[in-house]
Amino acid sequence: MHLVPADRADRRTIDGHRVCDAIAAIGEPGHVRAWSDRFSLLADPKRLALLLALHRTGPLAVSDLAIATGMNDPAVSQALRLLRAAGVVEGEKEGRIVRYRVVDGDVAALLKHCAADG
Amino acid sequence: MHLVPADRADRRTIDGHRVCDAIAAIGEPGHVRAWSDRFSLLADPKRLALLLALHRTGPLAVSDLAIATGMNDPAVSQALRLLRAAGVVEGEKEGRIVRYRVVDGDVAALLKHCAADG
DNA sequence: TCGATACCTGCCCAGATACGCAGCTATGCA
DNA sequence: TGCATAGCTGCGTATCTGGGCAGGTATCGA
Repeated sequence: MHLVPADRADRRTIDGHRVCDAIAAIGEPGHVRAWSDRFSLLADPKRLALLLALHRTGPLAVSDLAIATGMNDPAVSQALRLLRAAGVVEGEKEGRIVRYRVVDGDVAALLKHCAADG
Repeated sequence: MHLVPADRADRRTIDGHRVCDAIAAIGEPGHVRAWSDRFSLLADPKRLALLLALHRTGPLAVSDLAIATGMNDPAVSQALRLLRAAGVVEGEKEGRIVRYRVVDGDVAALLKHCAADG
């Protein structure tokens, strides 16, 4: 099990075999990146508040979200655009009203986890 | 149930009662902030890689972490300082070697969750 | 005692990001 | 047709943060 890439194979290790275990534990860079990106979306208090409201209350309109969170409309809209681009939420148009809801299962699980101890 | 704060009670709502539900769903601002801060720590690919390695492999030395992740020593040290200040990891000194491990239960649960589908 | 190693810290810079404002489009109602 | 509302977008700014470099401290081996 020599998982250490060639460009750093000459560096001295403390626990050689544990380094290989660690590399295996980290897994694919793309996978790690996907999760860190997901966590980034939850790392902002305003966005997290929006997602908690959507997750626990269900479909909500933009201006209602603005009132509930104390944000102004453009801020809510911009946050939802980010979340929509990431595939976390989806909006359903009904006349001039758009109601958003959480559609990403992984994020929903994280939100449930974070609401469990509240 | 009039949970809407006075400073925005005059704004028009789409679904009035749902706004109150949403405010209740969001919960205390401090609680939301605590979780967004926690997610921030996992939002960086390098830090997440370090935490995954520590969580799944166990105690690891700084230079071994540097080799496993491809980071240089100061970068690893600085990331660990951040995580240590947040109470996520702890280091145990053994001679001139310091081995770190994850000590925060909430973060460990998130890491397990994120390793489950990998 | 001398050198090498393991780790930490302080600085500066480039890149990313959230916020606020002004303005735009589209829908519904009178 | 005129007007108010719901939502979206672009721009400029202030702020934060990760990354690299140089240098410092402590421990181990010769």
